[in-house]
Amino acid sequence: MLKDFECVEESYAKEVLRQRGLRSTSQRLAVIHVLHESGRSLSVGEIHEGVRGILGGTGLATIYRTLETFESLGVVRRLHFPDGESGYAFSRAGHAHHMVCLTCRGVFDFPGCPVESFDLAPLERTGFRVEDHSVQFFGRCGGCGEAAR
Amino acid sequence: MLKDFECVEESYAKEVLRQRGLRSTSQRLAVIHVLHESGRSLSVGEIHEGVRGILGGTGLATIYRTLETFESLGVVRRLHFPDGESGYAFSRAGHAHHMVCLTCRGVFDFPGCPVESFDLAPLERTGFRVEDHSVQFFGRCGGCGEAAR
DNA sequence: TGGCGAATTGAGAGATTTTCTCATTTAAGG
DNA sequence: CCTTAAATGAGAAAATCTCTCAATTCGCCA
Repeated sequence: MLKDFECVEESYAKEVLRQRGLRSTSQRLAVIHVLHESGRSLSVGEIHEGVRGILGGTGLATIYRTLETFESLGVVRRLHFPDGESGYAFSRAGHAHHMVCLTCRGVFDFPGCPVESFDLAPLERTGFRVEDHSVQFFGRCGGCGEAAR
Repeated sequence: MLKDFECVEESYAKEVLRQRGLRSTSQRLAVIHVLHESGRSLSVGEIHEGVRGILGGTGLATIYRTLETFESLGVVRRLHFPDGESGYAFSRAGHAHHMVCLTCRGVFDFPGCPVESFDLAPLERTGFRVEDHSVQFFGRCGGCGEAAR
């Protein structure tokens, strides 16, 4: 059914699911499809709507369950905006940070990691042991920056 | 009434409120007091409880309104944890990043900013204009790191 | 110090978001 | 194909957040 829509992101998600012994259901693939196709981060409601557009009556609970699953697999990432809203975006597993457009909610990976070259020693001297970090840039993407003028 | 509890954080909050023409109500000061006293980030429910402990019947809506106000003033910051939970922490206005203990939810400022020495040029060459950023370190603070052993 | 006007609050209803349950469906290996 | 456990749908339930409006309180000014 989803054949026509199949994209590399879906194959990738399929593969990750398979490796973990989880099933590739049409609902799960549709979530990936919707997220990737939009090219931006989407709210739970938008994802639900998008998936219903492809599959018909998909339950909201399934969307929540799917997002939780994919987030734990590193395939999807939850982003929090300065205005308090939040959204989900497709994201290749592994270490990656994002630029987020405050106008269109577009999400873009960026190269490198500012923390890599940052000296954690003084920080850990306080007794704190760093296990993870998150970095996000907020701003306007090319298109939205233009439009603002 | 709050005289006994008054701390420099409260004076600071008072001052910020005054500058903006907002009132220093006992509820607002109590929120600051509770946040600062805990030394960690608190959920809305915890803050509500804490404030009720000081003032008695404070409405939940007031807590939400107060947090919103203080966040916009930069006096309080909302943090999102990897597990999806979120909490609010006292934070001096201005540019500051945090270390967050995943065990006790303690929040600590850290010196410096990893982004300062990061070259944004390649990133902005994509057309994206960076306006703001957020950096957080997650891990275990001294006390919780010990306890884990 | 007392009073006035506007900002703020309390209480609870209401809206929204998220979770849960369980019968039914479906993916995937044999 | 068949079987079986994983996953879903639907809606109830729980949790979270917002709104409204009368009552209260802060901060200014006489």
